[in-house]
Amino acid sequence: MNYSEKNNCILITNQKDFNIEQTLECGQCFRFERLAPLSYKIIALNRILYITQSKEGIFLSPCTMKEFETLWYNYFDLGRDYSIIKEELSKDPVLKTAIDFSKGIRILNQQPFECLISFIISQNNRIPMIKKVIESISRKWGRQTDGGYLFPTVSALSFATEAELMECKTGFRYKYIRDCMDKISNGTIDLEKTARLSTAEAKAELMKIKGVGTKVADCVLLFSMEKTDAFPTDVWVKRVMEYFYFNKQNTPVKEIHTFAAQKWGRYAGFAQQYLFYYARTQQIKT
DNA sequence: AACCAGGGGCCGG
DNA sequence: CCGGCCCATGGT
Repeated sequence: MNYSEKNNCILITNQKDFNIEQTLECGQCFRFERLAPLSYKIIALNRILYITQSKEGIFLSPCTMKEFETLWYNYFDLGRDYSIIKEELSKDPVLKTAIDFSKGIRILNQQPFECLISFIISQNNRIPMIKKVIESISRKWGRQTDGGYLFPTVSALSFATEAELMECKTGFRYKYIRDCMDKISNGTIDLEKTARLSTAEAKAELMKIKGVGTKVADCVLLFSMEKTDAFPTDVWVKRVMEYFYFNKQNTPVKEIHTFAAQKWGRYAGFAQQYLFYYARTQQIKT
């Protein structure tokens, strides 16, 4: 991989294992807008970023050399060699097939706070709806910048009332967001400390928040705390796992977790992401 | 352990 | 056009 800067724009060349569409559309993040094929506007890390992928490479703008090196490089997980992970996982024929459909997925390193609120909203909800609610919350409490509203800071969102959250179409989740903000504000939960704990300890910490169960906690661990052994098991992953590994039989999530941990270990999170994308694009049903 | 929590898109009739 | 079902679920 190489990169260079020109006119506040970074061009990345020779980047392997990266497809911007697969990376953004695989359900791990919500604040992006497709402008054209392989061209997106992303709101993350308190910034707006336009990203376009072509034969020449990947263009990021506006983006200085410093912003690329200190922020986006890590955000897009560019320091990780996915070919090693894919090679290891491909020993399993099911995953080999799944990976063939999504060779360019990368797991983003998002901000824990935004990720946590986003996945609380995600429960029993659809992706287009989740995106609308997060946008609405950002408009109400986030800072406006050229090109859009940033995700709110902890202090800004801590002022949100239940009625205001309801206006943002959070539905029955308003009380969960309120509980989350209370626990962060009063120090019951410290997300930076939580991120440094082991996967199991961090998960228990996150699950102290009302509305954060196994699935939501696993998403936060995987997508914002670099816990690559986390294995978020939603209805799609449950379905695809039962279909391929449990003889199409209904199986408790706990059993699926044990199986995934044993089979894929620290790569379980990556396996989950390939399987999720595969299940959704191929409409795997039991 | 079944049921409920808004809200909205989708689907069959 | 409308009811039923489902949704990157968790609490009770």
